[in-house]
Amino acid sequence: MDVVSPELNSLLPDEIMDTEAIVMEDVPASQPDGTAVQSESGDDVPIPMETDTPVVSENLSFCSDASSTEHTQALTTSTITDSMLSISSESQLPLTLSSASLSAPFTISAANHQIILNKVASSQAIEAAKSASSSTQAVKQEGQKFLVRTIGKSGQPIVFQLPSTGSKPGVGQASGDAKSQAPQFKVVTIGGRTELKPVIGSTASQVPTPTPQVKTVQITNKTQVSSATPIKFIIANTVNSKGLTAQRSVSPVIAGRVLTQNPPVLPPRTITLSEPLNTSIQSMSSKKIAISPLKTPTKLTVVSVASQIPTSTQKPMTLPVNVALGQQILTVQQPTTASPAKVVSSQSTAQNIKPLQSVAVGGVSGSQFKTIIPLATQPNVQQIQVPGSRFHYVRLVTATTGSSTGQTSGPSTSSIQPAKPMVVNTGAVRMSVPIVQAQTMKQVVRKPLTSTAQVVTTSHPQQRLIMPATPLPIQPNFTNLPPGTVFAPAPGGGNVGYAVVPAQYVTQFQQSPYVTLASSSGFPACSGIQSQARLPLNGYCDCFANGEFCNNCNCNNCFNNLEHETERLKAIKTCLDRNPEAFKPKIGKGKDGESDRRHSKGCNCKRSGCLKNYCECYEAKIMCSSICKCIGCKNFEESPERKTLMHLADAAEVRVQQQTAAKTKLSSQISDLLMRTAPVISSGGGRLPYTFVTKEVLEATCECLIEQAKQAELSHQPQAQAERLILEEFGHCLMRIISSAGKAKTDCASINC
DNA sequence: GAGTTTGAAACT
DNA sequence: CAGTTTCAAACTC
Repeated sequence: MDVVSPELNSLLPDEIMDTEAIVMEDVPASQPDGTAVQSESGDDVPIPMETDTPVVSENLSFCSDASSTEHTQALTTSTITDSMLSISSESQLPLTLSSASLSAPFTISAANHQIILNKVASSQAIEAAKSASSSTQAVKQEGQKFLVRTIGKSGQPIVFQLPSTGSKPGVGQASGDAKSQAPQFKVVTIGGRTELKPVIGSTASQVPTPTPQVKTVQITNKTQVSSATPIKFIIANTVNSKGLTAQRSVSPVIAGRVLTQNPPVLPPRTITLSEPLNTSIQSMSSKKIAISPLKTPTKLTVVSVASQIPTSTQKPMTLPVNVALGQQILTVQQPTTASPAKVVSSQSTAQNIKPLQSVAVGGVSGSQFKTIIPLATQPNVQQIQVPGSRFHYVRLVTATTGSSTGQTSGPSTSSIQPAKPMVVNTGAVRMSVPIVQAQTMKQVVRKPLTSTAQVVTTSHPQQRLIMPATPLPIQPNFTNLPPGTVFAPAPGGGNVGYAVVPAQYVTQFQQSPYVTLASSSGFPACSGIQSQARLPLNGYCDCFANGEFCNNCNCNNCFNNLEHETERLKAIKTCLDRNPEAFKPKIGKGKDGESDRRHSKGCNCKRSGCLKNYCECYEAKIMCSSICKCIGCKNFEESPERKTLMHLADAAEVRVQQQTAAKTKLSSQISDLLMRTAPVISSGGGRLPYTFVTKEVLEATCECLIEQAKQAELSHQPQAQAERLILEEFGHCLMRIISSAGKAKTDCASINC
């Protein structure tokens, strides 16, 4: 285990350091007993080792397989696979993170594929827990708060055991006191949708309590960073509860996203976890255990563990869940009953969190196409803006009742009407789009709310959802009018539905007789649907891969168009089943707020040295990164080859610009001079071309030749080549003179005639 | 413009 | 997960 100096801290990637994170890399599977970690910690970490905490009230352990139950009482289910973050009452003390500010040291231990973080709860926390002994404090655990994120492999559940709230002060809660309240667990699955099994707490497993609180939080994870890094955990923040009183304002809230809860007993609940911002909290923010995200999967690095400031001025931190989650579309299951899991509402910091709602963006692949958008009170025609997306997204709001309802003035009685697509003037593009095919339209009703937008319903039992190929996380901005859109509530739809329509559909809707596409611009006309004989809907088609319809491209027998929506959606689903990241842009920002772009997967070049456009990184004009698997990469900052290439490219570009400018200038001069000689032509007539070579023309020609000579010299051309270029330029000059003379003579002749 | 090279994605 | 195949774009001549 390496201890990184605070100076080095600043050099580490922001992904790790900016959250004052505790980053734990995976525990190698080859550690059946965890001795490797123990020995490392014991040998290298100059951290005060905690060896006298036989009774641990709050433990946090990482387990890498189900066998961890042998060593960790907290995990009693054998179905929990892969790595787990759990709490153990068993004291395993190879590593302790302790500091002056923490009266309750943390212990990191590893046994049987586990790294266990043990923490003794402070008496304050216990008191807080006692004072807040409500049975509904599922999440409100003043004792300890773990905010976890990961950049690691998917499918790795993390199990949290929160402190027993009913423990006796001053006594280790792990004593198995049957009278203590049930421990509370959160099972966090990061990445993937692994089945979460009930987790039985160690301290409660002996005597079942009436209100066992077991929570599961499933986090769809970002893609794994590297195949060589099976598991990477980053504990973004671990907050000690010392100094806490029974304040209810410190419930943990993970801002923003996530999450599907699958408690084995209770109905699904939404857990909103947020950053504890109570300034009285003594946190471990200055302690950082970082595991390198680079290609050292087994190396555990402890970063800046020592210097902790025992003050209460802890800087609030924001858990960058969105960073860890990347562009994953998450599912939120709204609570169906009053649940203790919703304690977060009392969180003071949670006030800033907008209410969320689960939105089905498409019906193709279930929850993958759900996203979270803020609750909107806007009318039923709304724009969804996706930053960076080329799509124009719109929002469909279904009717509030099962039948088509009319406006506030009453439902429309028309049984058959042509669709009345809403026309939105977007400035450059003015268009209207029906949601359904013309043949299916039966009614045009108005939204039963106050919206002025017309909506279209169909005879379909279900709303026809047109979804983009790109399952981007939609972060709508409802403040602006949509750049082009129309929407229809689905009859019978009880909930708000959304249809997301790529802008490309607009062009294809031109074929519908009901489409009124008052386009003035921007969108190219559809070249027509091509005949089909097969389904070129695969990753080879860039249009399809980009989530676009084919338009004006050279594909044959194309099915990537609106006429083959069924096939297309099927293909999209297939692709997404195969690779959920299939339609995500390859080049994205490395991190929130960062301007640097990075390839989402990294390139895999072998022979190009990543210095040709074969390389996706080079093509995107970005450096290769640690996630690239390229061989012989030369596309890095200090690469001399790359620098040379850049210099050459720059020089070539400058040269082209110079040449273009010079030629333009000289050509203009020559033309201008020739025009000055026109009176001579008209007066004398019949002059030979050479007579047009006046002094001015001669000077301009010489400048042109000199410029050519300079260019040849700059490009280090051999003398013979330089001479050739000069002569060629001279020839060009002569041709211009002759051409101008001929034109002048012709004009003169025409005038004379 | 034809042929070759290359690497991503699909496939096994 | 690794090896193979397919494909289209990049590249070369």
